[in-house]
Amino acid sequence: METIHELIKARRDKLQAFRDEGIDPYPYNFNRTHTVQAMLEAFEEISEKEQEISLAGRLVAKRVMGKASFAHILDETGRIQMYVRRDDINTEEKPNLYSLFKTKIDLGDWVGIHGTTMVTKTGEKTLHVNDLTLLAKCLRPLPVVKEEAESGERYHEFSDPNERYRNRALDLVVNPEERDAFRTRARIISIMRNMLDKKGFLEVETPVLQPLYGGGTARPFKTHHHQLKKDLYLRIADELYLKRLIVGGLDRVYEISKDFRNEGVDRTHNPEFTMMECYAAFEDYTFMMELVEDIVSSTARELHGSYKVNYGKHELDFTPPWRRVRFFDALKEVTGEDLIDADLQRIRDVAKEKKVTIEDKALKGKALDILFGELVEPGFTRPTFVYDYPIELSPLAKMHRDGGSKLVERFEGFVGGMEIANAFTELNDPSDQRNRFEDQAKARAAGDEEAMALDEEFIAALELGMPPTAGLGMGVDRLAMIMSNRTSIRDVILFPLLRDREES
RNA sequence: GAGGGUGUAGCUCAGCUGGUAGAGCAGCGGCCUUUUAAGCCGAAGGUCCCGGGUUCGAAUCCCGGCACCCUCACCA
Repeated sequence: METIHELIKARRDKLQAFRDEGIDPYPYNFNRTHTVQAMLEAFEEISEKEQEISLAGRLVAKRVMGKASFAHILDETGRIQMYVRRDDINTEEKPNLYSLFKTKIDLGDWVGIHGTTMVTKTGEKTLHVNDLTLLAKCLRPLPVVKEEAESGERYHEFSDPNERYRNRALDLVVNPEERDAFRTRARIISIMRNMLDKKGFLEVETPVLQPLYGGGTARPFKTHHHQLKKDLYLRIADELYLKRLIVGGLDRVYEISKDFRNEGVDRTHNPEFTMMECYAAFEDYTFMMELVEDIVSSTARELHGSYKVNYGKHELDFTPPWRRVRFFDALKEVTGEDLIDADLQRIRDVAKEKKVTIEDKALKGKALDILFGELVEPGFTRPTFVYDYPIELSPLAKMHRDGGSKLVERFEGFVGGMEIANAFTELNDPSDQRNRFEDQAKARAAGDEEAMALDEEFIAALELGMPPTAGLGMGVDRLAMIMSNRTSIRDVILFPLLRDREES
């Protein structure tokens, strides 16, 4: 009898009860004078003047004691207690208001309240209500979270992650601390944007729908334009378009945008995710290393007041300069072997010795990548730059100025075991770029499905001449995870991609 | 992808070696004009994730599936 449908029906009946009283349960506006935070900050002054103020929020606790009640409302800035007495709020115009409050207002309803301040005998700042307005009815039962005033210990939490991610609106109502991750995320983007603007970068927008995807190694999403009868891809990176702008003479550009990769979903990967990419003419990768340090450490300081940030069990210290280690030096530390001149067979031997399996079809670049990912990357909890990568792994990066033909000027930034930045001195020699694309074609022929496709139009743009340029990509979601101390990317993406709900 | 765990009322969970389903909160009725996890009394509320199997009998045991979580791997 008392199923979810019954609970909803009971609330609909209460909604009707307001209409029967001639009260519109969905009014058009409400004149709020204070947020909860503003009220608490000005509490002394409001109390002294016996000023009447108005608050609005969602009812999150209700304790009826006959002819008087206590309740709490929650607005965007916090929770506040309200005190309602029958003899205070019933008037000639609204003779039944207290009874409506007592029996027809439910947890979850939006209410506007009007009254004066008071302090209860336990010392809690409270609004002594003399008028109350229903602003919108909550027609579905709300999971009730109870919190002990002293200890802050919580009971009966709405904590099933699956339900939380599927019903984010409810999650944000019931678990208001989850809002903080999104505030942090917004702050990060704002800080990033301010810094780039100040440094003379121009914010631009490049196509999401692309005839040929590129700039990264990943499987794309494919779609179709009907009028043009043309297959299109959702971008996996912004890189090749942003470089065209450098060719065009926009010396410093950046874009903060969604990229889409048709790959695995786990706690650090969502198929659509937010990337910041920026390019600076006349600079090289050392410039970008400092820019990453600058952006991330400033973010830490502005959000946490310190370069030291707690992330899970670790304290991450973002004080510049970060640890820097060359790719092959990092490998050497773990394997005891300098593999910089090694051929594929020697790399395989070392892998075998370290019990790392490398599939038979892998070429040298892939083999190094697996070895590095297996043995070295897990150790990068504290902020670390790995730099000077093998050429096979980086088809868009410029050959190292003194590394012979084996290395490129590239670095990746790792924090908390995650890659958060990837940058290089950009390859701007069109014929070298063509060779690299051809090597990618060989890797693809050898079975590497993620190898890049040859983009003739991009090479044509390079042939117009691209000045020396540094480029950077930063994972905004992962930075948000670190700065908000969340271990799942789903906690910093409002509506993460989920499997279909099970039908039953 | 591999291993482990979980799935029972709107929410959080209990339910032993198989005997036919329980608590708290929310909701409903009643009492209560300074409570705060308010309290007290009363009555309700179930596709025990889904599908098979074993059994006289399955929430419980077995098999298969689905979802989520954790660890590891992969995917910059």
